[in-house]
Amino acid sequence: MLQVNVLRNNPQWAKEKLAVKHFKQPELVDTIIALDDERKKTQAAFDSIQSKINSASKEIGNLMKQGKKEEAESLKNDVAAYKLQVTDFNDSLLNIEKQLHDTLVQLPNLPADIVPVGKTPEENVVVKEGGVKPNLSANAKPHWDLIKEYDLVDFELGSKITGSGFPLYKGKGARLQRAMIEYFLNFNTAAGYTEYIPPFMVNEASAYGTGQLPDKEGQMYHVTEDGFYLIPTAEVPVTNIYRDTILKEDELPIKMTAYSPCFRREAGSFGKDVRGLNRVHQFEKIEIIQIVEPQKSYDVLEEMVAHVEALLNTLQLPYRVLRLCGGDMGFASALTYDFEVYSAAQQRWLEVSSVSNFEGFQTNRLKCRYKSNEGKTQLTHSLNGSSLALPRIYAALLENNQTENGINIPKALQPYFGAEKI
RNA sequence: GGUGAGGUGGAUGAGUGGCUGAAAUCAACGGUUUGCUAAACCGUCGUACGUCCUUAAAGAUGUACCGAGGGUUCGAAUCCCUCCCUCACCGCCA
Repeated sequence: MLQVNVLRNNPQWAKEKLAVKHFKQPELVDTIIALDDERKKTQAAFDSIQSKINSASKEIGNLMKQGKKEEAESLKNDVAAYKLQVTDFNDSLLNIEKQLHDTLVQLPNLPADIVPVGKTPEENVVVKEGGVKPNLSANAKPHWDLIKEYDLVDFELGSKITGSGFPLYKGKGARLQRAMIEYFLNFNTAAGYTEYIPPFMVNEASAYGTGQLPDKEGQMYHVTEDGFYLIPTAEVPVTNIYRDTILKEDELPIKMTAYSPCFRREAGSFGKDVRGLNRVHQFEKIEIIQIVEPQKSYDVLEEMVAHVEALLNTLQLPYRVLRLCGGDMGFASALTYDFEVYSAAQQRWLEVSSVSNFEGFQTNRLKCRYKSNEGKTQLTHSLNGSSLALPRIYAALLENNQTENGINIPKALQPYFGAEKI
Protein backbone atom coordinates (compact mmCIF):
# COMPACT_ATOMS: atom_id res chain seq x y z
CA MET A 1 0.00 0.00 0.00
CA LEU A 2 1.39 3.35 -1.01
CA GLN A 3 1.62 6.20 1.45
CA VAL A 4 -0.80 8.99 0.72
CA ASN A 5 1.95 11.56 1.18
CA VAL A 6 3.97 10.06 -1.65
CA LEU A 7 1.02 10.67 -3.97
CA ARG A 8 0.25 14.04 -2.49
CA ASN A 9 3.78 15.33 -2.89
CA ASN A 10 3.90 14.64 -6.58
CA PRO A 11 0.68 13.38 -8.13
CA GLN A 12 1.81 13.89 -11.69
CA TRP A 13 4.95 11.89 -11.21
CA ALA A 14 2.99 9.13 -9.46
CA LYS A 15 0.65 8.87 -12.43
CA GLU A 16 3.55 8.54 -14.82
CA LYS A 17 4.99 5.78 -12.69
CA LEU A 18 1.66 4.00 -12.57
CA ALA A 19 1.57 4.13 -16.35
CA VAL A 20 4.82 2.17 -16.46
CA LYS A 21 2.99 -0.55 -14.59
CA HIS A 22 0.12 -0.33 -17.06
CA PHE A 23 -2.24 0.69 -14.33
CA LYS A 24 -5.55 1.59 -15.92
CA GLN A 25 -6.95 4.18 -13.51
CA PRO A 26 -4.41 6.94 -12.85
CA GLU A 27 -7.27 9.21 -11.81
CA LEU A 28 -7.47 7.24 -8.57
CA VAL A 29 -4.50 9.30 -7.44
CA ASP A 30 -6.71 12.38 -7.47
CA THR A 31 -9.53 10.48 -5.83
CA ILE A 32 -7.22 9.48 -3.01
CA ILE A 33 -5.95 12.98 -2.41
CA ALA A 34 -9.51 14.31 -2.40
CA LEU A 35 -10.63 11.62 0.02
CA ASP A 36 -7.68 12.36 2.24
CA ASP A 37 -8.58 16.06 2.32
CA GLU A 38 -12.11 15.10 3.20
CA ARG A 39 -10.82 12.81 5.90
CA LYS A 40 -8.81 15.58 7.52
CA LYS A 41 -11.72 17.97 7.47
CA THR A 42 -14.09 15.44 8.96
CA GLN A 43 -11.64 14.45 11.63
CA ALA A 44 -11.16 18.08 12.64
CA ALA A 45 -14.91 18.50 12.97
CA PHE A 46 -15.23 15.29 14.93
CA ASP A 47 -12.37 16.18 17.25
CA SER A 48 -13.71 19.60 18.14
CA ILE A 49 -17.13 18.29 19.11
CA GLN A 50 -15.71 15.34 20.97
CA SER A 51 -13.54 17.80 22.82
CA LYS A 52 -16.66 19.71 23.92
CA ILE A 53 -18.22 16.48 25.14
CA ASN A 54 -15.13 15.61 27.11
CA SER A 55 -14.89 18.92 28.86
CA ALA A 56 -18.63 19.00 29.58
CA SER A 57 -18.38 15.54 31.11
CA LYS A 58 -15.60 16.71 33.35
CA GLU A 59 -17.63 19.70 34.35
CA ILE A 60 -20.61 17.49 35.17
CA GLY A 61 -18.41 15.49 37.49
CA ASN A 62 -17.33 18.64 39.30
CA LEU A 63 -20.87 19.98 39.59
CA MET A 64 -22.11 16.69 41.00
CA LYS A 65 -19.42 16.80 43.64
CA GLN A 66 -20.51 20.27 44.62
CA GLY A 67 -24.10 19.13 44.73
CA LYS A 68 -25.20 21.41 41.89
CA LYS A 69 -27.56 18.93 40.43
CA GLU A 70 -29.62 21.16 38.19
CA GLU A 71 -26.65 22.66 36.44
CA ALA A 72 -25.30 19.19 35.88
CA GLU A 73 -28.59 18.07 34.39
CA SER A 74 -28.64 20.97 31.97
CA LEU A 75 -25.12 20.18 30.88
CA LYS A 76 -26.17 16.61 30.27
CA ASN A 77 -28.71 17.91 27.82
CA ASP A 78 -25.98 19.80 26.01
CA VAL A 79 -23.93 16.66 25.76
CA ALA A 80 -26.87 14.76 24.35
CA ALA A 81 -27.09 17.32 21.55
CA TYR A 82 -23.35 17.11 20.85
CA LYS A 83 -23.55 13.37 20.75
CA LEU A 84 -25.97 13.41 17.86
CA GLN A 85 -23.51 15.48 15.85
CA VAL A 86 -20.50 13.51 16.87
CA THR A 87 -22.11 10.27 15.81
CA ASP A 88 -22.75 11.71 12.37
CA PHE A 89 -19.18 12.85 11.99
CA ASN A 90 -17.89 9.57 13.27
CA ASP A 91 -19.97 7.62 10.78
CA SER A 92 -18.81 9.68 7.87
CA LEU A 93 -15.24 9.57 9.08
CA LEU A 94 -15.33 5.76 9.16
CA ASN A 95 -16.96 5.76 5.78
CA ILE A 96 -14.34 8.04 4.26
CA GLU A 97 -11.50 6.09 5.80
CA LYS A 98 -12.88 2.91 4.34
CA GLN A 99 -13.22 4.43 0.89
CA LEU A 100 -9.75 5.86 1.11
CA HIS A 101 -8.29 2.56 2.17
CA ASP A 102 -10.22 0.57 -0.43
CA THR A 103 -8.97 2.89 -3.13
CA LEU A 104 -5.43 2.97 -1.87
CA VAL A 105 -5.03 -0.80 -1.90
CA GLN A 106 -5.92 -0.85 -5.57
CA LEU A 107 -2.79 1.05 -6.52
CA PRO A 108 0.28 -1.04 -7.29
CA ASN A 109 3.68 0.00 -6.08
CA LEU A 110 5.44 2.65 -8.14
CA PRO A 111 8.28 1.21 -10.22
CA ALA A 112 11.84 2.41 -9.74
CA ASP A 113 13.35 4.67 -12.39
CA ILE A 114 15.39 1.90 -14.00
CA VAL A 115 12.41 -0.39 -14.54
CA PRO A 116 12.17 -1.03 -18.30
CA VAL A 117 9.05 0.15 -20.06
CA GLY A 118 7.18 -2.79 -21.47
CA LYS A 119 4.15 -4.95 -21.17
CA THR A 120 5.06 -8.58 -21.75
CA PRO A 121 7.77 -10.94 -20.50
CA GLU A 122 9.51 -10.51 -23.86
CA GLU A 123 10.26 -6.94 -22.90
CA ASN A 124 12.18 -7.86 -19.76
CA VAL A 125 15.81 -6.94 -20.00
CA VAL A 126 18.52 -9.54 -19.68
CA VAL A 127 21.12 -7.92 -17.46
CA LYS A 128 23.41 -10.86 -17.03
CA GLU A 129 24.07 -14.40 -18.18
CA GLY A 130 26.24 -16.96 -16.48
CA GLY A 131 27.20 -20.60 -16.56
CA VAL A 132 27.60 -22.78 -19.60
CA LYS A 133 24.83 -24.53 -21.49
CA PRO A 134 25.61 -28.22 -21.76
CA ASN A 135 25.95 -30.01 -25.07
CA LEU A 136 23.36 -32.70 -24.84
CA SER A 137 22.97 -35.49 -27.31
CA ALA A 138 20.04 -35.39 -29.67
CA ASN A 139 18.15 -37.97 -27.67
CA ALA A 140 18.43 -36.08 -24.36
CA LYS A 141 15.33 -36.49 -22.26
CA PRO A 142 13.18 -33.91 -20.53
CA HIS A 143 13.05 -34.24 -16.77
CA TRP A 144 9.64 -35.89 -16.72
CA ASP A 145 11.11 -38.81 -18.60
CA LEU A 146 14.22 -38.93 -16.45
CA ILE A 147 12.10 -38.88 -13.35
CA LYS A 148 10.30 -41.99 -14.58
CA GLU A 149 13.44 -43.71 -15.72
CA TYR A 150 15.19 -43.28 -12.38
CA ASP A 151 12.00 -43.50 -10.32
CA LEU A 152 12.49 -40.19 -8.54
CA VAL A 153 9.06 -38.62 -8.50
CA ASP A 154 5.66 -40.24 -8.90
CA PHE A 155 3.06 -37.85 -10.22
CA GLU A 156 0.38 -40.50 -10.61
CA LEU A 157 0.60 -41.51 -6.98
CA GLY A 158 0.59 -37.88 -5.96
CA SER A 159 -2.65 -37.51 -7.89
CA LYS A 160 -4.06 -40.58 -6.26
CA ILE A 161 -3.29 -39.28 -2.81
CA THR A 162 -4.24 -35.67 -3.38
CA GLY A 163 -4.67 -34.43 -6.93
CA SER A 164 -2.63 -33.36 -9.91
CA GLY A 165 0.23 -31.03 -9.15
CA PHE A 166 1.09 -32.67 -5.84
CA PRO A 167 4.26 -34.60 -6.61
CA LEU A 168 5.35 -37.57 -4.55
CA TYR A 169 9.15 -37.68 -4.24
CA LYS A 170 10.64 -41.06 -3.70
CA GLY A 171 13.94 -42.70 -2.82
CA LYS A 172 16.86 -40.82 -4.31
CA GLY A 173 14.36 -38.34 -5.66
CA ALA A 174 13.33 -37.47 -2.12
CA ARG A 175 16.93 -37.45 -1.00
CA LEU A 176 17.87 -34.95 -3.69
CA GLN A 177 15.09 -32.71 -2.54
CA ARG A 178 16.24 -32.86 1.06
CA ALA A 179 19.84 -32.29 0.01
CA MET A 180 18.92 -29.09 -1.78
CA ILE A 181 16.88 -27.78 1.14
CA GLU A 182 19.73 -28.29 3.54
CA TYR A 183 22.37 -26.96 1.21
CA PHE A 184 20.43 -23.82 0.35
CA LEU A 185 19.69 -23.08 3.99
CA ASN A 186 23.33 -23.51 4.92
CA PHE A 187 24.37 -21.25 2.09
CA ASN A 188 21.97 -18.58 3.29
CA THR A 189 22.82 -18.79 6.98
CA ALA A 190 26.51 -18.61 6.10
CA ALA A 191 25.72 -15.21 4.56
CA GLY A 192 24.22 -13.98 7.81
CA TYR A 193 20.57 -14.88 7.36
CA THR A 194 18.82 -16.21 10.45
CA GLU A 195 17.00 -19.45 9.81
CA TYR A 196 13.30 -19.83 10.52
CA ILE A 197 10.78 -22.59 10.16
CA PRO A 198 7.47 -20.72 10.05
CA PRO A 199 3.90 -21.93 10.36
CA PHE A 200 2.71 -23.18 6.99
CA MET A 201 -0.72 -21.68 7.45
CA VAL A 202 -1.44 -18.06 8.25
CA ASN A 203 -4.41 -16.13 9.46
CA GLU A 204 -6.18 -13.42 7.54
CA ALA A 205 -4.23 -10.56 9.10
CA SER A 206 -0.93 -12.03 7.94
CA ALA A 207 -2.18 -12.74 4.43
CA TYR A 208 -3.34 -9.19 4.33
CA GLY A 209 -0.09 -7.84 5.73
CA THR A 210 2.05 -9.05 2.87
CA GLY A 211 -0.56 -8.24 0.26
CA GLN A 212 -1.94 -11.66 -0.66
CA LEU A 213 -5.30 -10.39 0.47
CA PRO A 214 -7.42 -8.92 -0.86
CA ASP A 215 -6.25 -9.23 -4.47
CA LYS A 216 -4.76 -12.73 -4.66
CA GLU A 217 -7.29 -14.55 -2.58
CA GLY A 218 -8.06 -17.04 -5.34
CA GLN A 219 -4.44 -18.14 -5.54
CA MET A 220 -4.33 -19.46 -1.99
CA TYR A 221 -5.79 -22.59 -0.48
CA HIS A 222 -8.22 -21.52 2.16
CA VAL A 223 -9.02 -23.56 5.26
CA THR A 224 -12.42 -22.07 5.80
CA GLU A 225 -13.24 -23.95 8.98
CA ASP A 226 -10.47 -22.12 10.83
CA GLY A 227 -10.03 -19.08 8.63
CA PHE A 228 -6.46 -19.96 7.69
CA TYR A 229 -4.65 -19.84 4.39
CA LEU A 230 -1.94 -22.27 3.26
CA ILE A 231 1.09 -20.16 2.55
CA PRO A 232 2.03 -19.54 -1.10
CA THR A 233 5.55 -18.63 0.04
CA ALA A 234 7.48 -18.37 3.31
CA GLU A 235 7.55 -14.63 2.67
CA VAL A 236 4.08 -14.41 4.17
CA PRO A 237 4.66 -15.84 7.66
CA VAL A 238 8.25 -14.64 7.94
CA THR A 239 7.68 -11.04 6.92
CA ASN A 240 4.72 -10.93 9.30
CA ILE A 241 7.07 -11.54 12.20
CA TYR A 242 7.61 -7.80 12.03
CA ARG A 243 4.01 -6.71 11.59
CA ASP A 244 3.12 -3.84 13.94
CA THR A 245 6.67 -3.42 15.07
CA ILE A 246 8.97 -0.49 15.67
CA LEU A 247 12.56 -1.60 15.40
CA LYS A 248 15.62 0.21 16.60
CA GLU A 249 18.03 1.40 13.98
CA ASP A 250 20.72 -0.84 15.50
CA GLU A 251 18.56 -3.89 14.89
CA LEU A 252 18.66 -3.34 11.14
CA PRO A 253 19.19 -4.97 8.78
CA ILE A 254 16.98 -7.92 9.64
CA LYS A 255 18.07 -10.88 7.53
CA MET A 256 15.94 -13.99 7.55
CA THR A 257 15.82 -17.20 5.60
CA ALA A 258 13.16 -19.86 5.77
CA TYR A 259 12.34 -23.16 4.21
CA SER A 260 8.71 -23.95 3.56
CA PRO A 261 6.46 -25.84 1.26
CA CYS A 262 4.46 -23.46 -0.89
CA PHE A 263 0.89 -24.04 -1.87
CA ARG A 264 -0.57 -22.39 -4.93
CA ARG A 265 -3.86 -23.06 -6.60
CA GLU A 266 -2.51 -21.78 -9.93
CA ALA A 267 -6.09 -21.35 -11.01
CA GLY A 268 -6.36 -20.93 -14.73
CA SER A 269 -2.93 -22.12 -15.76
CA PHE A 270 -2.57 -25.12 -18.02
CA GLY A 271 -0.80 -26.30 -21.14
CA LYS A 272 2.79 -27.30 -21.74
CA ASP A 273 4.09 -25.05 -18.99
CA VAL A 274 2.67 -27.37 -16.39
CA ARG A 275 4.41 -30.51 -17.55
CA GLY A 276 6.46 -32.38 -14.96
CA LEU A 277 7.85 -30.13 -12.28
CA ASN A 278 7.47 -26.93 -14.27
CA ARG A 279 4.38 -25.85 -12.40
CA VAL A 280 2.88 -27.63 -9.42
CA HIS A 281 0.47 -26.89 -6.59
CA GLN A 282 2.87 -27.80 -3.82
CA PHE A 283 6.56 -27.12 -4.03
CA GLU A 284 9.48 -26.42 -1.77
CA LYS A 285 11.21 -23.12 -1.55
CA ILE A 286 13.84 -21.41 0.54
CA GLU A 287 13.26 -17.72 0.86
CA ILE A 288 15.50 -14.87 1.89
CA ILE A 289 14.03 -11.72 3.37
CA GLN A 290 15.52 -8.47 4.53
CA ILE A 291 14.11 -5.49 6.37
CA VAL A 292 16.34 -2.47 6.01
CA GLU A 293 16.63 1.30 6.23
CA PRO A 294 15.06 3.00 3.22
CA GLN A 295 18.23 4.61 1.95
CA LYS A 296 19.95 1.23 1.81
CA SER A 297 17.32 -0.87 0.12
CA TYR A 298 18.67 -0.66 -3.41
CA ASP A 299 22.16 -1.61 -2.33
CA VAL A 300 20.67 -4.50 -0.43
CA LEU A 301 18.75 -5.56 -3.51
CA GLU A 302 22.02 -5.81 -5.42
CA GLU A 303 23.52 -7.75 -2.54
CA MET A 304 20.65 -10.23 -2.59
CA VAL A 305 20.89 -10.63 -6.35
CA ALA A 306 24.59 -11.33 -6.00
CA HIS A 307 23.83 -13.85 -3.27
CA VAL A 308 21.39 -15.82 -5.41
CA GLU A 309 23.77 -15.64 -8.31
CA ALA A 310 26.56 -17.07 -6.18
CA LEU A 311 24.32 -19.92 -5.11
CA LEU A 312 23.37 -20.72 -8.71
CA ASN A 313 27.03 -20.67 -9.68
CA THR A 314 27.81 -23.36 -7.14
CA LEU A 315 25.14 -25.52 -8.76
CA GLN A 316 26.85 -25.06 -12.13
CA LEU A 317 23.64 -24.28 -13.92
CA PRO A 318 23.42 -21.88 -16.86
CA TYR A 319 21.35 -18.92 -15.77
CA ARG A 320 20.37 -15.43 -16.71
CA VAL A 321 19.16 -12.47 -14.74
CA LEU A 322 16.29 -10.36 -15.99
CA ARG A 323 15.19 -6.95 -14.93
CA LEU A 324 11.44 -7.15 -15.19
CA CYS A 325 9.58 -4.59 -17.23
CA GLY A 326 6.71 -2.60 -15.77
CA GLY A 327 4.04 -4.86 -17.18
CA ASP A 328 5.56 -8.10 -15.88
CA MET A 329 6.36 -6.97 -12.36
CA GLY A 330 4.43 -7.95 -9.31
CA PHE A 331 1.87 -5.65 -7.80
CA ALA A 332 3.90 -4.83 -4.70
CA SER A 333 7.33 -4.53 -6.24
CA ALA A 334 9.33 -1.42 -7.09
CA LEU A 335 12.09 -3.35 -8.81
CA THR A 336 12.35 -7.06 -9.54
CA TYR A 337 15.10 -9.26 -10.86
CA ASP A 338 14.15 -12.73 -12.01
CA PHE A 339 16.60 -15.58 -12.24
CA GLU A 340 16.06 -18.22 -14.86
CA VAL A 341 17.99 -21.41 -15.36
CA TYR A 342 18.31 -23.09 -18.70
CA SER A 343 16.71 -26.48 -18.74
CA ALA A 344 18.64 -28.01 -21.59
CA ALA A 345 16.40 -30.83 -22.74
CA GLN A 346 13.27 -28.71 -22.76
CA GLN A 347 15.42 -25.94 -24.23
CA ARG A 348 13.61 -23.46 -22.06
CA TRP A 349 14.45 -20.89 -19.46
CA LEU A 350 12.72 -21.61 -16.18
CA GLU A 351 12.18 -19.03 -13.47
CA VAL A 352 13.76 -20.17 -10.23
CA SER A 353 14.02 -16.98 -8.25
CA SER A 354 12.49 -13.57 -8.10
CA VAL A 355 14.22 -10.93 -6.02
CA SER A 356 12.32 -7.75 -5.29
CA ASN A 357 12.55 -4.50 -3.47
CA PHE A 358 9.14 -3.51 -2.16
CA GLU A 359 10.42 -0.28 -0.68
CA GLY A 360 7.76 0.81 1.81
CA PHE A 361 4.84 -0.78 0.02
CA GLN A 362 4.69 -3.88 2.15
CA THR A 363 5.95 -2.34 5.38
CA ASN A 364 3.36 0.40 5.18
CA ARG A 365 0.68 -2.20 5.34
CA LEU A 366 2.52 -4.24 7.92
CA LYS A 367 3.29 -1.15 9.95
CA CYS A 368 6.89 -2.18 10.26
CA ARG A 369 8.83 0.94 11.19
CA TYR A 370 12.08 1.80 12.84
CA LYS A 371 13.28 4.51 15.11
CA SER A 372 16.45 6.11 13.91
CA ASN A 373 19.21 6.98 16.34
CA GLU A 374 18.02 10.58 16.09
CA GLY A 375 14.67 9.42 17.39
CA LYS A 376 12.66 9.74 14.20
CA THR A 377 10.21 6.96 13.41
CA GLN A 378 9.79 5.99 9.79
CA LEU A 379 8.94 3.08 7.55
CA THR A 380 11.46 0.36 6.86
CA HIS A 381 11.88 -1.13 3.42
CA SER A 382 11.37 -4.83 2.80
CA LEU A 383 12.93 -7.10 0.20
CA ASN A 384 12.70 -10.74 -0.55
CA GLY A 385 13.83 -13.36 -2.98
CA SER A 386 13.91 -17.07 -3.52
CA SER A 387 17.13 -18.76 -2.69
CA LEU A 388 15.93 -20.93 -4.24
CA ALA A 389 12.69 -22.52 -5.48
CA LEU A 390 13.31 -26.22 -5.87
CA PRO A 391 11.24 -27.89 -8.58
CA ARG A 392 12.70 -26.10 -11.56
CA ILE A 393 16.23 -26.35 -10.20
CA TYR A 394 15.48 -30.02 -9.81
CA ALA A 395 14.29 -30.23 -13.41
CA ALA A 396 17.31 -28.37 -14.76
CA LEU A 397 19.76 -30.45 -12.73
CA LEU A 398 18.32 -33.65 -14.09
CA GLU A 399 18.17 -32.49 -17.67
CA ASN A 400 21.50 -30.71 -17.84
CA ASN A 401 23.49 -33.35 -16.04
CA GLN A 402 22.12 -36.44 -17.69
CA THR A 403 24.64 -38.86 -19.17
CA GLU A 404 24.51 -42.32 -20.67
CA ASN A 405 25.20 -43.83 -17.30
CA GLY A 406 23.44 -41.69 -14.77
CA ILE A 407 22.77 -38.14 -13.68
CA ASN A 408 25.69 -36.23 -12.23
CA ILE A 409 25.14 -34.38 -8.98
CA PRO A 410 26.96 -31.04 -8.74
CA LYS A 411 29.89 -31.04 -6.36
CA ALA A 412 28.28 -28.63 -3.93
CA LEU A 413 25.34 -30.95 -3.41
CA GLN A 414 27.25 -34.19 -3.18
CA PRO A 415 27.95 -34.06 0.57
CA TYR A 416 24.24 -33.54 1.18
CA PHE A 417 23.07 -36.04 -1.38
CA GLY A 418 25.60 -38.64 -0.31
CA ALA A 419 26.65 -39.69 -3.82
CA GLU A 420 28.17 -38.30 -7.00
CA LYS A 421 25.45 -39.43 -9.30
CA ILE A 422 22.02 -40.91 -9.56
C1' G B 1 -13.00 -30.55 23.52
C1' G B 2 -14.04 -29.35 29.20
C1' U B 3 -12.99 -26.32 33.60
C1' G B 4 -10.47 -22.32 35.92
C1' A B 5 -7.28 -17.87 35.85
C1' G B 6 -5.65 -14.03 32.96
C1' G B 7 -4.55 -10.36 28.63
C1' U B 8 -2.40 -2.68 30.90
C1' G B 9 3.38 1.12 27.78
C1' G B 10 10.25 -2.31 25.80
C1' A B 11 9.77 -5.73 30.52
C1' U B 12 7.68 -6.58 35.48
C1' G B 13 3.32 -4.66 37.49
C1' A B 14 -0.47 -1.03 40.17
C1' G B 15 -5.00 0.61 38.92
C1' U B 16 -13.17 -1.57 39.96
C1' G B 17 -16.61 4.68 37.07
C1' G B 18 -14.38 11.23 36.68
C1' C B 19 -8.19 13.83 39.88
C1' U B 20 -5.30 7.80 34.87
C1' G B 21 -2.41 8.09 28.55
C1' A B 22 -1.99 5.44 32.82
C1' A B 23 1.71 4.71 39.64
C1' A B 24 6.10 2.15 40.89
C1' U B 25 10.32 -0.73 39.57
C1' C B 26 13.61 -2.45 35.79
C1' A B 27 15.59 -1.83 30.98
C1' A B 28 16.94 1.96 27.35
C1' C B 29 18.71 6.90 26.12
C1' G B 30 21.07 11.86 27.50
C1' G B 31 23.90 14.28 31.37
C1' U B 32 26.89 14.94 36.10
C1' U B 33 30.77 12.22 38.52
C1' U B 34 35.11 8.89 37.07
C1' G B 35 42.02 7.14 34.93
C1' C B 36 38.46 3.09 32.75
C1' U B 37 34.25 0.15 34.13
C1' A B 38 30.63 0.01 37.82
C1' A B 39 27.76 2.55 41.42
C1' A B 40 25.25 7.04 42.72
C1' C B 41 22.54 11.36 41.30
C1' C B 42 19.62 14.48 37.63
C1' G B 43 16.78 14.37 33.22
C1' U B 44 14.26 11.93 28.97
C1' C B 45 11.60 7.83 27.82
C1' G B 46 4.09 5.05 23.77
C1' U B 47 1.57 5.13 18.97
C1' A B 48 -1.68 7.11 15.30
C1' C B 49 -4.51 10.95 13.12
C1' G B 50 -5.59 16.24 13.13
C1' U B 51 -4.96 21.69 14.21
C1' C B 52 -1.70 25.94 15.26
C1' C B 53 3.21 27.68 14.56
C1' U B 54 7.64 26.97 11.50
C1' U B 55 11.31 27.02 5.27
C1' A B 56 12.00 22.61 8.12
C1' A B 57 13.10 20.55 12.75
C1' A B 58 11.42 21.64 17.44
C1' G B 59 7.25 23.30 20.14
C1' A B 60 2.02 24.06 21.54
C1' U B 61 -2.70 21.88 21.35
C1' G B 62 -7.09 18.42 20.18
C1' U B 63 -8.85 13.41 19.38
C1' A B 64 -8.34 8.14 19.60
C1' C B 65 -5.95 3.82 21.58
C1' C B 66 -5.00 -0.39 28.33
C1' G B 67 -6.18 -8.12 23.36
C1' A B 68 -10.42 -7.14 19.20
C1' G B 69 -15.40 -5.62 18.35
C1' G B 70 -20.01 -3.99 20.33
C1' G B 71 -23.08 -2.07 24.58
C1' U B 72 -24.41 0.72 29.33
C1' U B 73 -23.24 5.89 31.18
C1' C B 74 -23.01 12.95 31.12
C1' G B 75 -18.22 10.18 31.74
C1' A B 76 -15.17 3.41 30.90
C1' A B 77 -8.53 0.51 31.45
C1' U B 78 -12.43 -0.02 35.31
C1' C B 79 -19.44 -2.38 34.45
C1' C B 80 -22.11 -5.79 30.58
C1' C B 81 -22.03 -8.94 25.90
C1' U B 82 -19.45 -11.52 21.83
C1' C B 83 -14.93 -13.10 19.84
C1' C B 84 -9.53 -13.95 19.83
C1' C B 85 -5.22 -15.22 22.46
C1' U B 86 -2.11 -16.88 26.77
C1' C B 87 -1.41 -19.87 31.14
C1' A B 88 -2.91 -24.08 34.50
C1' C B 89 -5.48 -28.67 35.21
C1' C B 90 -8.43 -32.63 32.84
C1' G B 91 -9.52 -35.38 28.23
C1' C B 92 -7.47 -36.86 23.47
C1' C B 93 -3.06 -37.52 20.82
C1' A B 94 2.18 -37.14 17.15
